[in-house]
Amino acid sequence: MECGDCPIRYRAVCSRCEDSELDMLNRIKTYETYAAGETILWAGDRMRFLGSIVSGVATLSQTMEDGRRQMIGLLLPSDFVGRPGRANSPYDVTAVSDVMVCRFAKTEFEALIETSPAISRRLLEMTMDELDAAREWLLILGRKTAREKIASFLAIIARRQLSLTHGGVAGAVTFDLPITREAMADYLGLTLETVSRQMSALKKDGIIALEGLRRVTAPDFAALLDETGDDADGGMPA
Amino acid sequence: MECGDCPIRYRAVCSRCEDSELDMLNRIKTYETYAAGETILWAGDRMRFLGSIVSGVATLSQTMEDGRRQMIGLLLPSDFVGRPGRANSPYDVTAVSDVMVCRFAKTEFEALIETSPAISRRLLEMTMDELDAAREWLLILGRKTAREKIASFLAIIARRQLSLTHGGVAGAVTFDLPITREAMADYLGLTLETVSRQMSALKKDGIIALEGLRRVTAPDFAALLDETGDDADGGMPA
DNA sequence: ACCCGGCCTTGATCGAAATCAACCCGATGC
DNA sequence: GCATCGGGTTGATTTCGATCAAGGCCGGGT
Repeated sequence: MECGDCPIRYRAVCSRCEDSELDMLNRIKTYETYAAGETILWAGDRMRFLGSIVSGVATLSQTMEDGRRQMIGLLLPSDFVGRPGRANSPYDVTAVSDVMVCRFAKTEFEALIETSPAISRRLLEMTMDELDAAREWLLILGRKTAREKIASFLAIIARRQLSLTHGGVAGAVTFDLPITREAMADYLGLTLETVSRQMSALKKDGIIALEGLRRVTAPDFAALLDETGDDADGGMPA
Repeated sequence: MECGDCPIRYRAVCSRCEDSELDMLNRIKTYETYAAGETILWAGDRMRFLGSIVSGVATLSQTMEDGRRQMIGLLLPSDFVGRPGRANSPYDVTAVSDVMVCRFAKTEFEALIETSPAISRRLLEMTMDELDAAREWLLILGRKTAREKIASFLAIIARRQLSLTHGGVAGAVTFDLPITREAMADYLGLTLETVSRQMSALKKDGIIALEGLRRVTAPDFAALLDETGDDADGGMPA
């Protein structure tokens, strides 16, 4: 059985589901669209839905009273939104571009989790991936220089976009920045001026080339990775 | 049925388990102790076990080639260690004090997850809590001043210690710092000198009092919370 | 065509935290 | 007793990124 007409075919929540589970998911889903700039959910709002991004880009962020803002996550198509078992959103969720979300009614979805081990295991995997990403971010925010932060961000974006199409990455790569300089700053714990300066510096040093404001080419991806300050391999031996 | 002789009674992994599941956990568990300062697991090491902290304090950290270090988590009794479904540890795990761990053989534990919805749901909950903690940390690292970072750290430590004994928190609170100034610095993305200076500053301002190096009293916990830069309530309305 | 506003870049200056350096204190060993 | 050592504090100076400020680019509306 297919996953109905859901464009992402429930990849996010249900890559291993059985027919009956897919049936159930089909029954409780709805689609909703949000315009660029629209706030999907304010921190503290009651969450009535969980779901996944079908198209577009959204951000998770926290804001302090005085306006200082920290992005907590970047949501691309297939990413999951919301936390089962929690009544209110701990973060602001904002549509950066026009966004379509495939939503599941929260109560029903939670009931489904109770009875479907496949869904809860998949959810556990996804949550652990997010945890790893958040922890990688901790190193970036806590210990990296502005230049290293920018390089790390570009590398992460490049990998996320390219993994959707190619597998490995080498040589020259081209990708699009999904967000403005200001949003990058909020992501990296910098100001937009510093982001701009470091982008210019990387350009001057030939690490990246810009085509318009959003399209980035790294003629030598390895050189970009060098600038991140991470281990050469980034993976584990043996 | 009781959880056997496990001092923490599997609270971490199995607060809602059935007898048969507890039985199974009992069969695959072993205890292991580590001396203060000992590295329990290096980043990249093969993980043969998962488990939870029974006593003592351990840290999760990542280190860059040039020695810059970022702590990624602080493990206190009842915290879970390891990630099912992953072969190698992504972080260094280090015993800060003498530590006892209740370990489960990884393969067997993973098999148990497949068949036991209670365990995987509990694991999902714990992972989501860790994710929330990591995201709270992102705001601290990305946007807070040194003083706010220290105050936030103290407030978090106080809450974690006191929640084990009392429920709510108000008025004067006293608690112990589980780690050195240097480790605090690695946690907060600061240097140890800055940590020391800010601790002194908070002391001079009467926000905290020190008794020896490790024992901290906040005469007015609300005043300490004020210094964190967070919202007054910290929670959600309604 | 024009203006306007959002987004970005670049320059000058400032300030918070890093760095470099000296010293303190308590525990441990001889 | 004294030396030593790890952990902590405090001071002087430097530096990186924030802040303040001006101007450029581009697309959309009229």
